[in-house]
Amino acid sequence: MNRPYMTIAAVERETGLSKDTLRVWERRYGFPTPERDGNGERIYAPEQVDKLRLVRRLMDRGYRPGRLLGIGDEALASLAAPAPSGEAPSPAAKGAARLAGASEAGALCQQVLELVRRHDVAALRHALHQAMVRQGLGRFVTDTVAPLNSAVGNAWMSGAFQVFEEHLYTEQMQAVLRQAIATLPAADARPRMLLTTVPDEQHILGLLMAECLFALEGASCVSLGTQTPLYDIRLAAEAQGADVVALSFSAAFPQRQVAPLLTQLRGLLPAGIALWAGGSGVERLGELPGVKCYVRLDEAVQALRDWRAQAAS
Amino acid sequence: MNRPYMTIAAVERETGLSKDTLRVWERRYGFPTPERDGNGERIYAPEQVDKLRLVRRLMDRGYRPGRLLGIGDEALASLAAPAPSGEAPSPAAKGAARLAGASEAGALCQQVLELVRRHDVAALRHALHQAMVRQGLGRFVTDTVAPLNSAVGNAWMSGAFQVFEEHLYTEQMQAVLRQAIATLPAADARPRMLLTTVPDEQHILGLLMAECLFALEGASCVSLGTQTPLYDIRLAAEAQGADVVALSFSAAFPQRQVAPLLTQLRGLLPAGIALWAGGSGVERLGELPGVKCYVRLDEAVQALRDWRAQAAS
DNA sequence: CGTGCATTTTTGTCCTAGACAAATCGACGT
DNA sequence: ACGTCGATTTGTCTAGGACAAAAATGCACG
Repeated sequence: MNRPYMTIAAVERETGLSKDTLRVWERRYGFPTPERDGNGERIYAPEQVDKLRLVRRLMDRGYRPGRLLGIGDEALASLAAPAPSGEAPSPAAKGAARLAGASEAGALCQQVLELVRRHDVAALRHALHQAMVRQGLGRFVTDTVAPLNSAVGNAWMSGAFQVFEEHLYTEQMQAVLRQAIATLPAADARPRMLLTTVPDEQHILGLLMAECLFALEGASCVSLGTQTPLYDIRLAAEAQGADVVALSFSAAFPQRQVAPLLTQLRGLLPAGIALWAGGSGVERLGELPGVKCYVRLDEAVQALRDWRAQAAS
Repeated sequence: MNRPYMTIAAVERETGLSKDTLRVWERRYGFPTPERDGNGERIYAPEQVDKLRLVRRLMDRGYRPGRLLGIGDEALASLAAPAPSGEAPSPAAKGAARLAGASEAGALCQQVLELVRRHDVAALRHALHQAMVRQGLGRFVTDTVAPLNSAVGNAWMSGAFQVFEEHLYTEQMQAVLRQAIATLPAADARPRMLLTTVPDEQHILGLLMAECLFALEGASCVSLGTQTPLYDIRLAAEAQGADVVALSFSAAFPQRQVAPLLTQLRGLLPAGIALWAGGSGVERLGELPGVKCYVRLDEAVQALRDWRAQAAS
């Protein structure tokens, strides 16, 4: 297996660390230590890219780069492996091990994780679909999909899952949820909801879960999929006559960007259109004027009912 | 409607032009001309961001930035509006106006475009689903979806569609195609195909179309969705025991990145796994060792049959 | 009047090295 | 245990220079 050296653009693609960050780490922490090609441009050894991937994962778990790069490689590896259900080292990872699945949903979780691990997509799809039919869409979304997402995200952070295994899971779950949405009758009732994510947020499951629950409540849902530019969110909201714009932020989305993005979009949207944000990405977010945040989906469903009660008056 | 000034990061998000490009344009062409905030950082007026969006569209149409920024604003506007079915100014836009719809498919195209324009998602979904059922999945994909994608992409480039209208179309088409895929029996026959796109390529319709046709041929398809890191593509291909890795590149994907990406992935994959690339993004691509390129879907389907004939020997 | 090849222009990306604000940490006092 | 305040950490921004790949142009030749 030939593993070639990579340019800085390729490392950015593979690790998600920006070029600026890669260069400043090299200057500050002495890692990574890329060699140079004939043009004086950085080329990274595959082993160093592996370590960068690991560091990235641990950072999502709450560690900070200065510490991770200060300790030795062996200490780094020991951080990745242990305590799959242990305590998180920092408040950043709170709620990560929320799962702890009780009763039926917990057993299903274990089964699903095992199927992902075995890369058995057919059985995975079947298990998910069966669970959806047995529990009903509403309970499936809140009691099964939500903890499963946490569990898969957690498995990825701890290195138990590769990125492609998360993709595998996401794709099958997406198929099941979309199939369910397709069978729901198209409502034309208020509120009219516009669902999407901001650029750089490509996780779609949160959006689909919200669409399921809102549609079950009889709201009129239009989804734009992921990564809509803010300006186009405004255009779409006006074109659709939307009452509410709902955004989803995953745990992996860069925390520091959330507040400025929501503020900016709030400035773009007409005052009459509500702005809701949900997902683990808004967990540690303070109050923002004109923006409602819901970490859990049942809170958002309650907000929908409140909206209706208020609209009726 | 309050339209605030934007930071360079926000402009990158909205226009897709990199920070480096924005800065070097300012230096070379004298546009844009951002003001500065209290920290000496660039802040862009909303009107300039509008112009940048327009320039970006025209560039995808084949124009080059030096010319576009050298001429006046009014000349720029006149380039965007006219010749909706006219000649393209450069070879880059060749094949864009391929549509020219004949017979039934052509009329359907017009109807669908009109529904998108009116933002009538329910009717759009219904029209697409009905066409799929009437024509059958295979003919629907090759004769209707393919020209529709071109037409929508074209409408976007000429400024007739906003980004959100393309998202609207994509989301409804995706729902129809996924619904069709879900009803196909899960095959376990060779070849085992792994479908995905590279990072930065978020267009999924090409992937879904390929999955439809390959699955109709009885191949065993596993999709990872969009934007899988190259290293994970390799891991997934090995884990799945894939015979073929199939990638989709849209017309909007930066041309210059395609060849290096394919070469790098070819280096990562074991020699026994074939690498196929498809979509309008590989139209102007030369030969690459160990990589097969198919601009049209029927070529890829033929390649699938050839693979089987060869495997049987 | 095209057509192939060489040269010039255009254009995006990479480089260095410094600076700063926001977030986080850690210590202190209550 | 809890809030406040300074110190540290960290990502992103800035400047202007450089270069290679792609595109456009010029030019000779059939």
